[in-house]
Amino acid sequence: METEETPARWEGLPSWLLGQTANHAHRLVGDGFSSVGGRGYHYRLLATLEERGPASQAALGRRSGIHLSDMVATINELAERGLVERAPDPSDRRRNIVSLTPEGARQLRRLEKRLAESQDELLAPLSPEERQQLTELLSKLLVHHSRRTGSPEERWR
Amino acid sequence: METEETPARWEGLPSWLLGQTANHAHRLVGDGFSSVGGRGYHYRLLATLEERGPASQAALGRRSGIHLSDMVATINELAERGLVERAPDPSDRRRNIVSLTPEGARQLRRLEKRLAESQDELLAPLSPEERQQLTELLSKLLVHHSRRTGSPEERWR
DNA sequence: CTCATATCAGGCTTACTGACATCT
DNA sequence: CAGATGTCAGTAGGCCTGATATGA
Repeated sequence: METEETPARWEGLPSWLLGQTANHAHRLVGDGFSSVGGRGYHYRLLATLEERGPASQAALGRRSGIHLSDMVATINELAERGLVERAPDPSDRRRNIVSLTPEGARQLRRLEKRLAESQDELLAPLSPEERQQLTELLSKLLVHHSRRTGSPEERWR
Repeated sequence: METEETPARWEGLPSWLLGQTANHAHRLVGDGFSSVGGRGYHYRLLATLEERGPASQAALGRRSGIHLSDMVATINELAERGLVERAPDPSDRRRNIVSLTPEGARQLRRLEKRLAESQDELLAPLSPEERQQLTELLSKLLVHHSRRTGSPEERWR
């Protein structure tokens, strides 16, 4: 990026600070994941499978918050490496039932370890109280905006 | 996104909270900008021009933090609408000197108005003290991580 | 020769839109 | 018939890598 002296007028804006720190967080987490050959969607999908058991792709999408059209590619990637299995549902021929393999569970553990490390790295400069504060403030924002734009359910009925 | 009950294990992670709130912020700001036919890079470029005056694309990139290879497209977009002007530098034939037009200054004012509105909307659920807290915590994180990964200058020499 | 400048072509990730065939 | 499911193609924004041509 080779930024110059750059005391730009947008640098103090909350949205900018949020975006930049989220960027760093994203990079930290992403680097951790990719160091064991994964990415965010992999973690979310594997964790959902472990937590809630095998399910159709549509159900997995709802549970993990991953868009249906992204599920296809994500499952392809995981299935290629034997981390999940895709089997036809005998009771409903539209469906694939996706389930976690033992190797998938092992990969999930690796991903979680990296994830924990990156959280530590991210919060390194903050005291425990500050970490608590940050989490609360962000949650407050998130709750507010999820109720307004984040959950499409309210617009359905 | 049509999220289900989703009490997923990653929802409390700082990196997740940060990413989600940054997402909302990004959407708010982006919607504001696009409602007057702009986007983030446009604002940053126009603001930099107003603040520091005409300059070559390379200098503008350094000042605005926009990658050189993205500058071309950004300036094209702005120049097409007459918001900036691209003129050859007589003293250095490699350079284009980019400058703000009066119409560009007017567009900048529109963008800034939207930007201010989206900050308000973003921070709506927080008290003034909480807003201050959030800003400080994020700045602390940002300073820390910029010194470690954000400024490539230290890796140059 | 080396460096800076401008351009072009492309990648990446997360999120999302639309179309479609298939099946319930 | 409506509706759910899986698939494929494509977009957008911001950030980034690399290759190239030109001139300082």
